[in-house]
Amino acid sequence: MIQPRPRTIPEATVARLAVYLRVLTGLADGGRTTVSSGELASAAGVNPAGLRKDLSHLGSCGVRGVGYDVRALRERIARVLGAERSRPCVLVGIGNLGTALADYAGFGSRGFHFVGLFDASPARVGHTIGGLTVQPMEELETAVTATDASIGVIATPADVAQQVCDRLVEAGVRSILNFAPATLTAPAGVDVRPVDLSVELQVLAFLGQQRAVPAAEVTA
Amino acid sequence: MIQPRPRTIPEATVARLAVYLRVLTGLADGGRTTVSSGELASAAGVNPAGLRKDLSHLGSCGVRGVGYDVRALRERIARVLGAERSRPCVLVGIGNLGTALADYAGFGSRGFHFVGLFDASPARVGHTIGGLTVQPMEELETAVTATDASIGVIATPADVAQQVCDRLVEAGVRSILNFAPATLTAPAGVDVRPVDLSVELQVLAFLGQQRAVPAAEVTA
DNA sequence: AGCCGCTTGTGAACGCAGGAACAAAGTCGC
DNA sequence: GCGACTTTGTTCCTGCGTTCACAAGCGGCT
Repeated sequence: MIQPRPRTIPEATVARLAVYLRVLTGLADGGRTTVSSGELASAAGVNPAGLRKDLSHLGSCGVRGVGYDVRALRERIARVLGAERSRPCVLVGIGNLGTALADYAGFGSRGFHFVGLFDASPARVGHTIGGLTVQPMEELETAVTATDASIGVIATPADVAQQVCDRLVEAGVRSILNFAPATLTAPAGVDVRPVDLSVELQVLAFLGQQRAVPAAEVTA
Repeated sequence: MIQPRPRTIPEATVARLAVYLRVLTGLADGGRTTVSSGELASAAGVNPAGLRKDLSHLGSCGVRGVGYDVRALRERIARVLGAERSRPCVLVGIGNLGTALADYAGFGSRGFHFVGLFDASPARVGHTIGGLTVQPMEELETAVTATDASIGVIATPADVAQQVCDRLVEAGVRSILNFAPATLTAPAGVDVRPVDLSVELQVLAFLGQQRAVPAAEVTA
């Protein structure tokens, strides 16, 4: 039994698949039944050829001369991304950003739901956000085990992010999304994905300044 | 007069430079005066050779046999990134996420400050967040012009993100950071950088599931 | 003063992502 | 029923990013 597909999808493609999924959901809600690669690519902001290549990674199911069936394609992408079944996540650090994340509707509609909110500050513990009650840090390990949460989100200050990371890993979490402005180290087998909002802004500012100053003084 | 440096820095390098800047600031606060590439790379979570190549893009200033001077390197990176002088930004959409962004201390310490907060909901207008008062959308254009804000941050619902984007561009904003789960289109000369929190989670979840299921059923 | 060890900076090779062009296939019109 | 058009899926190619490996340079020790 051979495996016709290489079974390995580039990370850049995965990120775009998530975008396609979002666009397709919007199209389905709008009543569309079929879409061409050109139209979908335009809506997702990518090159049509690249979109077709991305879709070919999941053994594509388009109809030549017609396009893609919106519902079928959406379901297939959701299955590949594992978004058909909602995944339990825990969120540590219920400050401003953590509160926003706990209340963010985008997660629930895209295959994720929080099963535990944790904060070290007694002032935060007991508050209810998005239907969940903030728990003290002491209950982190038992809650992770009880809910079988496989994904952890860190939104704590930078100076405690590594400790929180270690505790999550110890509790069995294998995937961590880190919003703290710190570089986390984790053992092999654990994915840590950093999302630094300041870095995004700095890259944006640099591109803008580079465009504004084609060949002028940077050395001055 | 030739220009010894290509004057063009890859985007991936710029993103890492921002991380190095953060690490260097931490080292400087800790009293360190010099750092080797290996140590800095370890703290930033990258390959030492790659770090040296990144630094070589800005005409590097390390001392062989010793390493890099922490303060000097920090200042040089800050200058290249344009982070020595704080840039004025406007923020549109003061929901949960917008509130968190307006209050996020990380921006202020990294060369950005908000000069205007805007929301379409009268219930939000008038509130004070991080020292600024939320203004109605009508005042967006005049405020952008008055403050000469060059960067706009969109944290609105997806269905109005494009309108907000158009108004920002019309008002003269050339760089936009988009947190709304929507693909924005802008004319040439305007940079739009999407930050989709759900996409980050979905990529993370996919990597985790791919690791958990080496070669099992995905087609089922 | 000379040697040794350490660290930087750069050059080359590898792998990957992105884009364009072409062949296959299916549908619509006549 | 047949031809032509539309759209997908694939293949090739170009460019970029990353990594490895080595030469050059500087400080410290004897």
